[in-house]
Amino acid sequence: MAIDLELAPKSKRAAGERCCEPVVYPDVQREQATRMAGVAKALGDPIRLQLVDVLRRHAGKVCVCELVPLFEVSQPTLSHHLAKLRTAGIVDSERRGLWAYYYVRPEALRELSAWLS
Amino acid sequence: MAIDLELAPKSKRAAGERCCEPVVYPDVQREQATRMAGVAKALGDPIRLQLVDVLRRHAGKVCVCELVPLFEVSQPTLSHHLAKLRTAGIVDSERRGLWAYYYVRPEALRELSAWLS
DNA sequence: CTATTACATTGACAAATCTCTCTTCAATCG
DNA sequence: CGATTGAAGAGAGATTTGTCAATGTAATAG
Repeated sequence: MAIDLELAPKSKRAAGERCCEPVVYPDVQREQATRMAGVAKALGDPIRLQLVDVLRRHAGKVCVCELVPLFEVSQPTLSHHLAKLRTAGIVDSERRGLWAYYYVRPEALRELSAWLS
Repeated sequence: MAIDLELAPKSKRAAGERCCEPVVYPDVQREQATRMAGVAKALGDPIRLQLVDVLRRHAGKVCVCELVPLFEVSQPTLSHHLAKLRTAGIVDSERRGLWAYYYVRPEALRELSAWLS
């Protein structure tokens, strides 16, 4: 998966020569890398990672008001983190009356997970 | 893995009552979350993710001079990204003469990978 | 209708990021 | 030695991020 090119390990430099010849950049995989990096970036904050963890381990949907007391940040800050996860496609939410229930979209993590393992 | 607490889905609000009672925060898993978030954050850039991809798929060690032409950024910028990956523990490097060879430390990705799958 | 409650949005600000150019360092060649 | 080369470091600038207080919005209770 991802980039595909030959990179021969260097052993010796010929006198006066450049170390490496330019290599073609396989633009094909850039999209995929950008997509996965986006997911990784969204997970790149302890609070957001724990949010995803809680939501995943609860399989069902979890009310925001139950998430807020788990973290030592204000409610708007948590809302901001949830929005970030939503933008990244990792979670989605559903409003029921006053409450907003969040849940993980497992397929969003699949590509990164597969690449990592 | 990670956070451990009960979160009962809410269905109705009792008059005049708060939505949720405070819940104990299991500080135990914070370290782990921080660790994994650190790794995810380091992977949260398309260039760095592709760097890791190239290095992983080459199993061996890859010279920086072979990496630079793969990306449309300057050599110091790439060096900065490699340093970031090194700080996160994802890669390590080895100097041989003029060249610096980078390689992935697979164990650094293991925890996050396991959590994701 | 009015008050309250759950959640999101806005605006602000410090800190971190990503990128560059310029410079430095270390190793090799001649 | 002096010149050259691969790679890292030091600023600097623009953008993004994480956080909060204050406000806005929609729904429910009374």
